[in-house]
Amino acid sequence: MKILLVDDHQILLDGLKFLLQNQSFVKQVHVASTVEHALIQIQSEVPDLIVSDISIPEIGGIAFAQKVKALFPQTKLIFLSMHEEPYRVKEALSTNAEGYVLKKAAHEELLKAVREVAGGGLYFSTEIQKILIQRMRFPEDERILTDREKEVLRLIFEEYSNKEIGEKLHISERTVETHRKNIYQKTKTNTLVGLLKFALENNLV
Amino acid sequence: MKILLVDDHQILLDGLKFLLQNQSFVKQVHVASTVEHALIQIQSEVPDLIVSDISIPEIGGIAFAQKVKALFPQTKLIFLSMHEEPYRVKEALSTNAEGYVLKKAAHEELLKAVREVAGGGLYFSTEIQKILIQRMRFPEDERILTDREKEVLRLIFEEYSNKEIGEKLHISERTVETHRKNIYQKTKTNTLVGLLKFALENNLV
DNA sequence: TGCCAAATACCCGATTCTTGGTATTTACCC
DNA sequence: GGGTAAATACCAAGAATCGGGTATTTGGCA
Repeated sequence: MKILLVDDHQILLDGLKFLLQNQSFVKQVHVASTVEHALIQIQSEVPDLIVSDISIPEIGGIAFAQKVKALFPQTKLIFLSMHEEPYRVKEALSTNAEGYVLKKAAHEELLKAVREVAGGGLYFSTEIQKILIQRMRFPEDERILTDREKEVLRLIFEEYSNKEIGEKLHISERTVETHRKNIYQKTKTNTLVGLLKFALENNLV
Repeated sequence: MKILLVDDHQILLDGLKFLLQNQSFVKQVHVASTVEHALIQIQSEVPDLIVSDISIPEIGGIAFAQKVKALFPQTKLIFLSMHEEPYRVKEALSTNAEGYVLKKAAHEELLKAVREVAGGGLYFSTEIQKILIQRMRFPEDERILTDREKEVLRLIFEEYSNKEIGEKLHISERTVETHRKNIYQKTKTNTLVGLLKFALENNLV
């Protein structure tokens, strides 16, 4: 089996490569610390399995995964991430990844995931499974902001006033106020700080 | 040489242990994924060198380092971190650490750092050295917030209004406004959002 | 003791945000 | 073609913040 590891932390990469190479069922392990490098690697030799970080600089692990899955649907994908916020998991799973392992897990868990996924199965850490179950039970959390509202939120985050946002989007300040109002309601926040925290936690900015 | 690795990402820990154990000059490698565990390890057998992450949950790598350095001044310390923000570097160096290596570096760099520090030297990644030089040239960036101002800042981020903050701190709303004004000036921000970003980047909240 | 930074406090006009409405126009789905 | 969500827009009053000030008290250090 040919595996490609993608993570911007070279040190982690080196250590993992070492670990995986010592496994009998692993034939080759390649590594890449940038998305560009990873894509070149993939072009020259398609891996059976990719183990990728989510928070890669620039393009990000999600976009990378989408690209790979689009080009090589047969390639398996496991996310290896330090993040366990629901919104990240949601994003990750939208790429049809076969697995999601937390970095805080022991390396044995990653090996287990690799074996499982290589065998055609799926593997998700306990914490991730809990999130999945939670979402199954409370799907109503899903109604998030509209695109326009997200746009307004982003501009708020870029430190523009309502008036400036209106000018930028070619809408009146009144409309901006309405969007802002709706955003507060949807996010159940009522202060700017609360809103900012929500936005950060939910990766909306 | 006895080395203790501290990081909340078990997978990184496993990989690094593997790497270090293959070095001839390394006798023992212990690992700990929590500060509590690390402290227990240290008590039972004092390591010659500790390689620690900075962003460890709960207590944090800085506080851990301070504790260790206070108890065992002869133990060397290298920070292994994904962070290269000046304020983090500043905090880290306040613990008298002997080294600071970025996680994005190759593992060879860590090995180099370990050898250098074990031999009584210091080792800092190029990026870190750049920050040191920058600070040498522009030391005036140092005047940060006073304790009181930090207190006010924290309450702002707990979503209290100026009036509420005044009540909490038993000072008038006017005084809160003054603090707030001074905070804006010192941080060179003039919107709440900018302030929030500053606070997050500088770990003030 | 004398100096200085920090913390305290107040003034106040201008600006911005908040929050309760209502209403029209688009765009898309069934 | 009718229904619905999204985006647009406006009103208006009250709350809060912003950004100029000035001034006193406190605590620590030289």
